[in-house]
Amino acid sequence: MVKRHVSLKDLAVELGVSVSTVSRALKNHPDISHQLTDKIQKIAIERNYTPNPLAMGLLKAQTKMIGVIIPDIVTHFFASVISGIESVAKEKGYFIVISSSNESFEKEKESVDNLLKSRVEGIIACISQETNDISHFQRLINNEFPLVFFDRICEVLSVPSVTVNGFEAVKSIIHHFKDNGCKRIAYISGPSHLSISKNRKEGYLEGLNECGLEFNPDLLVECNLSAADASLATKQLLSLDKKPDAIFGINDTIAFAAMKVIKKHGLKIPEDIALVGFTDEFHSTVVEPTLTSVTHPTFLMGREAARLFFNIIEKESTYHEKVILPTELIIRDSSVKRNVL
Amino acid sequence: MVKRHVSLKDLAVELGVSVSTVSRALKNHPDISHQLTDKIQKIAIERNYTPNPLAMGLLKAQTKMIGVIIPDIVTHFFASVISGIESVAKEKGYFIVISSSNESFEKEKESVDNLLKSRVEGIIACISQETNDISHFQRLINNEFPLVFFDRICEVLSVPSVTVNGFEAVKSIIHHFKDNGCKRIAYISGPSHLSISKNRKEGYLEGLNECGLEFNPDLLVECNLSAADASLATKQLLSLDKKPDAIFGINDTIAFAAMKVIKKHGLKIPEDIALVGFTDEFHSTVVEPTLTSVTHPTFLMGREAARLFFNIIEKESTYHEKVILPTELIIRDSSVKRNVL
DNA sequence: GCAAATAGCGCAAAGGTTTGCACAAAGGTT
DNA sequence: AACCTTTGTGCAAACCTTTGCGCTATTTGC
Repeated sequence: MVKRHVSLKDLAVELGVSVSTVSRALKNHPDISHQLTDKIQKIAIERNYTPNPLAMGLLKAQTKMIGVIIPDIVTHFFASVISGIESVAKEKGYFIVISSSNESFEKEKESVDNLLKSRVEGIIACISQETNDISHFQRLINNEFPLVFFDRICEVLSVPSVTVNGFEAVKSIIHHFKDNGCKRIAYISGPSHLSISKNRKEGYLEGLNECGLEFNPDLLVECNLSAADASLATKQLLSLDKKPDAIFGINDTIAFAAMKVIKKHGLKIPEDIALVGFTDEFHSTVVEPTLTSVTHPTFLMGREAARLFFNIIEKESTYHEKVILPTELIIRDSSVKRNVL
Repeated sequence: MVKRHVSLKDLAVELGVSVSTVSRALKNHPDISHQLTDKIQKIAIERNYTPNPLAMGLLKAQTKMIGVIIPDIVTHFFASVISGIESVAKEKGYFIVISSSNESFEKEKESVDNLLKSRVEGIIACISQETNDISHFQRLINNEFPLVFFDRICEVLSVPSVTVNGFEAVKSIIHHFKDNGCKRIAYISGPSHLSISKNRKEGYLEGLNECGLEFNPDLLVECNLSAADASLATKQLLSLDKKPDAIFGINDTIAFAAMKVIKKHGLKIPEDIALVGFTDEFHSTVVEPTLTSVTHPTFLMGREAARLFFNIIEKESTYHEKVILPTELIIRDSSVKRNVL
């Protein structure tokens, strides 16, 4: 089987010195003579010694692990955020343990339990769309366990978080629609209890208001963030007597699904219905027409979340920083009605 | 700061018994009286005791961690494989540590080092496209360190692996092209040293052969698996005096990139050029025309890789199982020339 | 009623590392 | 020559858990 890793003891025995001497020599402790230090360091490299993180963890009561809870890993958005988190974790000598909730409340609770059992030093999470009860996170907060939210957050909890300026972004989308002559602007939202849904809805309402458009409840539909459900929502919109002339999907997955349905109905994008998404997935540029969307600094979002995390565990700060990242509306073909311009 | 986790000692002190008694009681050891066992178990639950994995790891010399090296996490394919690996790891009480090589040879070597330092019990890897020198993996094998490859493998190394039947898949693509009247079938390949490139190239050649088509070196171009490079490769193909009437991209990312270029050149898909990809990304159905592609059982691939891994560490088997997963050609609009049918 | 068996619990070591303290030998001071 | 610093090293505890063995009462068998 696998060769055992060499330990300080192995080196100590080989050199006929004590374990503590080896330990000190490897950290250049002044107590150890230069000759002995050199000798020990040389042989340590030769034998390929690396400290055992388990022993260190036990001693220092730290595992150098960060738990990351996400709704779904198989997604450009979350994969990219993870990538961002990992990049700063790596810089700090930490590694991340990923646990997907699969958008399930139960699995999210399990994830928290499992990560706690694994003794991660903290958790960075994006709550599942099912999550309405937040007692499992409240528990962590009560124990002052390091916790950071990103994207979908719990507003009621006083926790560092990083989100995106959805309010402003959606407002600018509405203005963009209006500039293109749209008057009946629909919004396919996510579950209403989700922070991003609320936030973007407010932007939607305010945008309509600023554009002098009246809010029509028929044009605001909810879906559960799945493509299937988004298709249903789109069909519902298209079955209205007065069809919308613009649709904003809360994310690109929703917008892609809507696009398919619209095409299937024989309607033209953007001529009949202008379409805008959110999050700017890689494939926005490959669909036809190319999808207007809001760039979401996903990688940066991950890095910021990790930064907040290390703020907590390093500075032991109790200040709950809320980072709001900017977005940018990338205008492509799906929303530009040429006749208007 | 964070409340310390409660240990056996804490419970022992609280109850005035020894640590060993608590340890045994929690595992229902017959040596401990029923009353005491009950009392201990009750208070353990009350205090929310969970065993410290670090201490266990130290004792048992196992970390319950699997290292996973992938070229890029921000990809449907790899995210999905990871998801598969994680699902069986979770069943076994293991968790995975992900390290991306970013398709870089240097980073891949670093990843191996870091994972080794973290004392993962083994590594599941997909080699980077830059990787030609495999001494860092050879080292692991020499030490009988558990190692499993997936998708892109090292044929020269005797290691369990899980791949996809690229040879057969590509052959069927060529036949499909031929059935649609294509005669000049181009192949945009990946770096030639990669196992998947070689494998699929053989399928390409054999397919041409079976279809009575002659191999034309001009129609076989290589790219580095990036969209940008794929665009270049496509342009090269389109600049030929005798343009191809069909293009097969080694994966969907390549095919998407090719699609954009073809459209930009004012050529019609599939009428002028039929197009087929590989891996069946989620967005295959949303591009226009929808992309014919080969389904790649990514999740299963992850599960199989993990299964092979546990085979090694559990049964200590030295048999190097090579799993080859089946694929299926999903025919969509991008390759079906209506006039022929 | 005495020896032997048994039930029920604690001790200690092991796993790898760090670190305060003790200790030895060497050198320096008066 | 006796004492005090250094200088260099080792001991042992701590982190947490498991487990073989030893110990003490109690119970059993005769």
